[in-house]
Amino acid sequence: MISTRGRYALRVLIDLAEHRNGSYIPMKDVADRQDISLKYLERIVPVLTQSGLIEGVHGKGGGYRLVKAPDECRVGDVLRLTEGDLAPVACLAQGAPPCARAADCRTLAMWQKFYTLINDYFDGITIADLMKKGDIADNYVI
Amino acid sequence: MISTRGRYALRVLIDLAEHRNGSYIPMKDVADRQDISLKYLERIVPVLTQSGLIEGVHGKGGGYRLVKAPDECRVGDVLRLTEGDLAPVACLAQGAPPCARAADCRTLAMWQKFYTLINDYFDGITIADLMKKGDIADNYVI
DNA sequence: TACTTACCTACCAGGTTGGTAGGATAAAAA
DNA sequence: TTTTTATCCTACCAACCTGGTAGGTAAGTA
Repeated sequence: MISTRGRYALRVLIDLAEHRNGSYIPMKDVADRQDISLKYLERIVPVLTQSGLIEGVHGKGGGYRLVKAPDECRVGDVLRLTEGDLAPVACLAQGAPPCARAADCRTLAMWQKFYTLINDYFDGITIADLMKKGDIADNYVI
Repeated sequence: MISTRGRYALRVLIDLAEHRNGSYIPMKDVADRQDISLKYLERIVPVLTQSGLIEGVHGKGGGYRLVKAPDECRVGDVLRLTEGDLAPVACLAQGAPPCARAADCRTLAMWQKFYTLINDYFDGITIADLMKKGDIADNYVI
């Protein structure tokens, strides 16, 4: 299940994309608009900065700004950054110890296909897709 | 992420399917073959019994037996029973309070599509598909 | 200097996960 | 009838995860 970390990160990026005008947007503004605790966002956002998705500047007039265009920012990247890994089972997560039963496992191929399905689905959606209003259900097709 | 509850339940069902001969199979045998704690399995299995997927009889000669044929037993049903819900986000889970932001939510449609994708994928696979040996990767296609 | 904003770390309550322990109950065999 | 076998049931537990809060520091602008 996707936790608030990933969901809030997406909302921040969508908010930054919808309000971008070249200058920097304070996270306080985003927190107010999205009705999310600023303090909590401050703990989620750094990973987006460190990965180069957004950039932040200190002081008055500072805030955050998207680095890439919204249509170059994939949902899959955001979720992998904030949720750590989208692996559906522990044995597929990166860094997991090799499973002794893998050679005989009846379910491994099912999980692997599902893993691919998850990544392909979210990599096929960008922040630009999520920005669009109206019937957004038709904006992206799997 | 799918927890051990769902994964062990699938392994139990596959084991019962692969060893079925009309009589009842003690869970101890399954636990030994699958190398899973019997006590832990005893806490996972009742939900499969109560839902009518398998039946158990007490006493000597007792054990568990599949009720339906393996090709009528869908992985999706097993996972929904053991994992509770396959909803990727809290707001889609059954029993979740209605979200005040739903009308304006930019991501709702994305989660709904993903939810459908998950259910369709696992409902398209049966225990019979998982039993097959060899290159099982080709047994089911999404 | 004063102010603003990003950035960093520690802490915490509540829930989930992955079990273990100890039995009660039912049915068949001795 | 006693014993054995097996399901079934409940309570407990340590470790971890989630969703925050609190309190500061660093950096940049007026």
